[in-house]
Amino acid sequence: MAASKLAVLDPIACCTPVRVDVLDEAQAELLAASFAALADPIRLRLLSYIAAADADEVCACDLTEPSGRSQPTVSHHMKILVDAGLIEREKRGLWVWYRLVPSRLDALRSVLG
Amino acid sequence: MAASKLAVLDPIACCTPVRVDVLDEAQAELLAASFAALADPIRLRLLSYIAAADADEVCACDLTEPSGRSQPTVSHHMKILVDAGLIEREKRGLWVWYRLVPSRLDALRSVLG
DNA sequence: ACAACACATCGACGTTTGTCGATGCAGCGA
DNA sequence: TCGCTGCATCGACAAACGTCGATGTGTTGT
Repeated sequence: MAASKLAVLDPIACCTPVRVDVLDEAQAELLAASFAALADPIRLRLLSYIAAADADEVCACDLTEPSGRSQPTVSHHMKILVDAGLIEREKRGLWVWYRLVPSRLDALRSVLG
Repeated sequence: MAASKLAVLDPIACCTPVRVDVLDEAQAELLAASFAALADPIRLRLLSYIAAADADEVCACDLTEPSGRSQPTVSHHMKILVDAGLIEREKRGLWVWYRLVPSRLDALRSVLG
């Protein structure tokens, strides 16, 4: 992967539904990277766990057990979600807190429309 | 992969946005398989090529050249899209025709909402 | 300063994926 | 019936991925 961070999609890829124009290679690459972040059941569950939480943020320490994976594996998956821009990471003291980035989910959704 | 065909998503996974409830393992598996079909730039371009076509269907013979991949590779990717239920396949004579399945794109879109 | 803790990174492993050349198979025309 | 054509399948290979134990890093409390 060329860029480890994918904070923002290309504006065009962001807002132009797949159904309208043929994607060029760069747009397709960016979008594919975003969808790849969603292409793992563990990551989808982590995402929905954060999304469904009462608070708008979840501590990393609460993700390991329900996911059924080891701590390094969860950390690995969270990094992928963060790099894809779907989730924000904030460290406060010893703990790390994760928040959704709704605009990114909206952007991906609009691509499918 | 257990099931080679994924014609229809679980109704629950289909219509319940990720943001509302925590996905169970089965739902996450199905959704991840769908997103995995979108997690490749070649497949995204094939999809958008069909979506952007004037007619509502496209001949397989018109997909090889613009994709820049070999005929077996394109066939491989199209099978993945068809198995994911995103595209329909119909053979007429020597040629194969592909059509979008808009309801499946809508379903995936609603999951992100 | 030191020990304890939460999380990230590393190294290694088996599995899955994308790719293509070679080959197989079905449908068409002569 | 026979050869041609369009697409699928096979076999092989390199690259990418998911996973975990071991280890590193930074922060807190004593």
